[in-house]
Amino acid sequence: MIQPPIDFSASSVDVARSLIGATLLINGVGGRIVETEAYDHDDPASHSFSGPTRRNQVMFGPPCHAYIYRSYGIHWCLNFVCRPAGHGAGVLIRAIEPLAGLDIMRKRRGLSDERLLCSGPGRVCQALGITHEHSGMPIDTPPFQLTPSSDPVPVVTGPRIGISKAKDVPWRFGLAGSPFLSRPFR
DNA sequence: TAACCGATTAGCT
DNA sequence: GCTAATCGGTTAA
Repeated sequence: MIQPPIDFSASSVDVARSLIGATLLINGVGGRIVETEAYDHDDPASHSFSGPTRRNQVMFGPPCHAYIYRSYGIHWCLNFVCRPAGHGAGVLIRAIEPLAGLDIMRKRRGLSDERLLCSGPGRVCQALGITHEHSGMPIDTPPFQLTPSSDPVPVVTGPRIGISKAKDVPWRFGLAGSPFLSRPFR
């Protein structure tokens, strides 16, 4: 089976699953997406749950755009907006398998261990050079480049990480057996 | 205007 | 496994 192009007007859960195995590059730096999480409008764990605000307004904009927020006052986290404009759904990119621009990523992260370059949402943004300045930009045009997987990939699911509400919903997706996950699936 | 707190990470035990 | 670091957004008054 060949995975179809990613349809960002689909639900965030469908998009999160179909993004596993896709290749994401920013200015030629990046790799294969191995871990994602889905967030939806009627989801208590989502930033969009309480309606549009200054921070989350991008989530209510057109699909296929980047929503980037600061986490714990320290890190940047990258999301892809889903569904028709105004819905408020997104997919968090949690981990990437580094494939392109390794030297640049090592320099940005101050590390040499490949497995620690992009294994976490904050690490992904640091390695790929993503900041709030990228928020609201379309992710299917430069400097972004998103390529769906041409081969089928085994996807595993589980509960989302680091949230206090809706902990039991299995909306975390990962590439089975990947050593680049932020945490293993059980 | 003040208080509260989080879709995390790195470093230490 | 546990915790400090760190600060803008959200909420309540």
